[in-house]
Amino acid sequence: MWLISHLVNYAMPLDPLSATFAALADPTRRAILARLSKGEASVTELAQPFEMSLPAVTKHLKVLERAGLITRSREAQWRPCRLAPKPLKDANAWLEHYREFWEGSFDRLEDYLADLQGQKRPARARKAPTPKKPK
Amino acid sequence: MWLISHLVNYAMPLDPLSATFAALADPTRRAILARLSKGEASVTELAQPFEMSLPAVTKHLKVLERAGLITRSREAQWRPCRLAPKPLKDANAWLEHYREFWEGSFDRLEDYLADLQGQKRPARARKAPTPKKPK
DNA sequence: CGTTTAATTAACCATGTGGTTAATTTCCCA
DNA sequence: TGGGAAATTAACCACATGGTTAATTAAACG
Repeated sequence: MWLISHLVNYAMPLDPLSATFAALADPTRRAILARLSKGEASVTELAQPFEMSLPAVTKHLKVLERAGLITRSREAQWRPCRLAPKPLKDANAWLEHYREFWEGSFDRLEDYLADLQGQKRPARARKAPTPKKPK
Repeated sequence: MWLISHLVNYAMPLDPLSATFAALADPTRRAILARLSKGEASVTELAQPFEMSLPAVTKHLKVLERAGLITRSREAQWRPCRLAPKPLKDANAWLEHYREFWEGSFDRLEDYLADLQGQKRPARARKAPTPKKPK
């Protein structure tokens, strides 16, 4: 029954966290954010350090805007962009859950936990001598 | 001369930070990481909570592995996965640069900086054929 | 041996992405 | 009133992604 999975997969907007991470997954867009952290800027200003065309920058800005990472206003024919902090805050909050994993002597926390769990061989290793669900 | 841009654009592996953010930009993969934070697991174990096929999970694991977010070993026919902390640490370090933007009374830091810069109209208004000074 | 279990590979599909050039919109101003 | 600057839209291209089903590899076991 592929109907439902297709309905679910296509045209589904990304959840906010996914949209944020996706927007951050491009060096041009990260550079744009870095520039905006120094103050608002117009599109041509933002495009200036890059070797790409204006439309390409416009597309990057759209991605950033959809992710809520920038807001845009109008000022005559300029569309100044500004950094918006909320998604960065949320992304940081998500990463914080894993802080213990990269910090200090807990770099090997996985080891520790795995050992705690005892042998528990990887997968569903229950011998299941009895007739298992055939499927 | 589109030759060079094509050479640059295509088949270029992502820089590590981009690969990490791209890998995090999917709820399934984030759920897999959350599961792995509780200890190593096999592919079928990881796939169990999801409604997708095994091959789909295998693909997600490949993305995570390429980003260095997981490591894999062999154990008979199982391929246990474990969380690897380094990329999470690096992603967090990148986000830290922006902490001031989402913290406390600095939520409006952009405002502050923009004001500091004075009028400095948005774009490269360096032409300035005549004293514009709008607004 | 053959069967079962674990997992990957292959082939396919629809859509998203990151770039291009060319055309178009929108606004200021002489 | 019309030119020019800022920016977006349109149409296109080459992959990448996230999913599917079917086939295949690899190891354990009876």
